Amino acid sequence: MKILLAEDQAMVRGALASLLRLSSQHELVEAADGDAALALLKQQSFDMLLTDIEMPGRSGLELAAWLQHQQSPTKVVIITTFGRSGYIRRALDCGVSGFLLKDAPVQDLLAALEKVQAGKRVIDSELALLALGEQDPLNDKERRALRLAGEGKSTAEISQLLFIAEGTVRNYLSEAMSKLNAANRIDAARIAQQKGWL
Amino acid sequence: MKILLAEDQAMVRGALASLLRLSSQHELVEAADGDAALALLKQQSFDMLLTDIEMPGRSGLELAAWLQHQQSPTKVVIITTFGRSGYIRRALDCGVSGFLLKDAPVQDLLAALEKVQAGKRVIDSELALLALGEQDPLNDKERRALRLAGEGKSTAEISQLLFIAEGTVRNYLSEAMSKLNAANRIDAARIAQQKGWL
DNA sequence: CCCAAAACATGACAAATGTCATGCTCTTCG
DNA sequence: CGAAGAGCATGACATTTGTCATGTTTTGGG
Repeated sequence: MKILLAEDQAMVRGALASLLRLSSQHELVEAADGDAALALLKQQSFDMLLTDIEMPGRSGLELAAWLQHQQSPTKVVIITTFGRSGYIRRALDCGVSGFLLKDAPVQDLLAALEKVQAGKRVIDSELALLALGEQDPLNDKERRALRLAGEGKSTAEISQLLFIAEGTVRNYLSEAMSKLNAANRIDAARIAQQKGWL
Repeated sequence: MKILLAEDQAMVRGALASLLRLSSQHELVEAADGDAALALLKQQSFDMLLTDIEMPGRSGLELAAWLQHQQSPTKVVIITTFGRSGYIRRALDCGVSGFLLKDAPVQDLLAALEKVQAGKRVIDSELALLALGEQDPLNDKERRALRLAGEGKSTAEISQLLFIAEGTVRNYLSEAMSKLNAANRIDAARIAQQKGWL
């Protein structure tokens, strides 16, 4: 099996590559960021893409979406950091075959690769529970306002960008804050981003 | 040589361990968090501690400080994520022998271990430049106020905790914001934390 | 010792933020 | 149809926040 490993932190990537080369006889190619991975995906065909979500250039989710759009048979397995459980829904929408935490032991990774290869889907149970437990409570307007607020934009700027009154902006942000149990708009933005809801 | 590897993300830890076991003949022990690492350090003697900074329980810097305080001969090598360059000064104060980025290739890690074993100090050059370029502009009072603000505490709460007037708290935070080019207190807290200045 | 500079501290003020009561439109269900 | 309710939008209001001018204490030279 031919696997593409996309992960930006060189040390982590190198270590994982070494591990995978050691414990399996698959062919392994490495990519240092999302764009490099995409280029490789266009160029060659892989049986599996093993990718981080947060990378410079394209995110792992974008890669998965692209593959899905291409109707590529390449299976996608996402590895991500704990706490970004909000990504899981979007990942499933992109048709990924696996979703694992970097907190899981390496055996889980190896086992997951086996299962995915056999056509199964593997979702880390801890993560699945979290994802079911909390889902994105924000509506579209709130999300857009919150995203801008998170970028440091003021109420006035946001109101202009969204073509609504300042009061309305404050209203949306207030809603979002209350839904996210945040102390203020920026706190709310941070929480939402951390969950992958922005 | 007997090495203790402290890193909380199991997958990363497992992969690094596998790599190190493969590429060297050193004895390697793993710890899943700062507290476990400390317990092992108390119990056995190691030639080297290879540790992440941000971990549950004790941080890698705390481990380094403890070893320094014990006048232990154990060498410390820190591996950390890019962007937390602010940690480097504190790390040097704790007498660490090496400071590497997870962005560096694994060869760098192996090379660094060699050098440190030979008694040298290894600081990632990229990181060293960054650290020299920007140093923590916050003074102690500002840092303490900012830390509390980052936890979502209000001005009133902070003023009580620090035994100063609310106006003074706002003053410190305002100073910090201006020094960090932040739009508001929470933004400032985020920036400082990201640089490792909190 | 004495002065100047730095660090520390304060409250007045203006601006920004968050809350709330209210009104409007559109769907949906009896 | 008509009532109920969800979603969207607004501005008045009180609170919180950030800025600034100012005063006090500490520190380090001369």
